[in-house]
Amino acid sequence: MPYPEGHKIKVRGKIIESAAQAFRKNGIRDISVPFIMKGAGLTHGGFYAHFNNKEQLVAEACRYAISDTIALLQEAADQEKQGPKIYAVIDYYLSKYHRDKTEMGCILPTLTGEISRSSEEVRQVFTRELERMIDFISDLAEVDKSKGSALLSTLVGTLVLARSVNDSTLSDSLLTAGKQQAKALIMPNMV
Amino acid sequence: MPYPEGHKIKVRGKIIESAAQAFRKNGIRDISVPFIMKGAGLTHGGFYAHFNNKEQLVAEACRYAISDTIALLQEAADQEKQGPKIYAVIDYYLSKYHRDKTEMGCILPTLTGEISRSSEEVRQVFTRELERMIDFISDLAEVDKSKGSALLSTLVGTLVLARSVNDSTLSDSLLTAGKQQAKALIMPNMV
DNA sequence: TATAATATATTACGATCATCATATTTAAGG
DNA sequence: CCTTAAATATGATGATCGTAATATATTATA
Repeated sequence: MPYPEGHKIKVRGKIIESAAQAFRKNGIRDISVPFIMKGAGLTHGGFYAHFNNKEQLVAEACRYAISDTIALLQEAADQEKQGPKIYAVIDYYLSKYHRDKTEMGCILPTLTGEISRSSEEVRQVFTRELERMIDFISDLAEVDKSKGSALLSTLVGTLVLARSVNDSTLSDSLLTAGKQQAKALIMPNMV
Repeated sequence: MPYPEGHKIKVRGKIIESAAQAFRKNGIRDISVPFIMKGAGLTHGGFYAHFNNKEQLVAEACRYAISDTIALLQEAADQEKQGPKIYAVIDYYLSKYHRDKTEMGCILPTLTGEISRSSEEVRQVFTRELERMIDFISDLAEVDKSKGSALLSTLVGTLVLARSVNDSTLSDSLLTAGKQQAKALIMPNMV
């Protein structure tokens, strides 16, 4: 057996990482297989030794990116020592940093449009990951899933709009309004 | 002068309509110029007699679709005779009908991902139209623009998530949670 | 009815894509 | 060191795209 133990699985992971980053920055359809492979330090030919087709990579990249985002939000929550942890998550999610660093951010505002038109496989993976996201948010905010999903909707919608607008003042004010609204949703009496 | 008066402008309108419908259903990148032209009853060659390029059509289609959506929401508001008009708008926006009929619906949940990566021209048009949408919502709900934009964010985010999920039960519950949250945002004491 | 300008159709070009077939490189085991 | 299977690279295929050049069809006017 040539190549060190676990070599291929590691390369596969690099392809997924490359894809997750590229998709979030420029969308699924606008990113080619050759481009993704170049991002992983490879040429395009070997792609089909790792995946059956592009759709399968999309599914894997979705799973990877959402897990990554949940971990990041968890980190933001852990760093909050005094106020409610969910506030720290809201502030991170609707920060200018997150708005501007799309290639490292949550896929929900970036890729949902394309995912809703993707294969069943992709939508299946996405649905399961979204449920995890809702659970995470609901638990952290200590609210039921209904409120938790409404909160997530507000976060996603705000970022979607803040990113597509051409006017930075308007974009900033969308973020501010979204943060205020998201916090009020959790603890109406504290805001 | 051949062809009846106003013929070209009418055809141009048909191309824009065809594009607005196709883009909302399948995204900008996945819809080709030939497909749009066929939808308008024409062949692809004549396209560049009407538009400089595809991007320009995207801008026009955005403008058209948002105006159309505002008119539709206005209609929903007008038909409400007893309750708050904004509630009728919320119920329409987060209805299963609107979720499922993407090709006739609001572009915000469908196209914002691609618009945020489009040309300055497109984003400029989009920004202006979004401001009109925020004004419309804020006026109807009788709240300031900050609350109005937060409401719109919630509506958009909810529809985005409800559309991309594979599980109809989850999708329905996202709509329900979004509606409840949107109404609470406007009149906290009434829900 | 003939003309001429305008609108549309046909055809073509170069680029890029997903995918696949084949060649080449790699390094573990003998 | 040599072999060999596994992993990657090279190159090709057929399809589709945006765009443009050119040909054809249309109809208001003369």
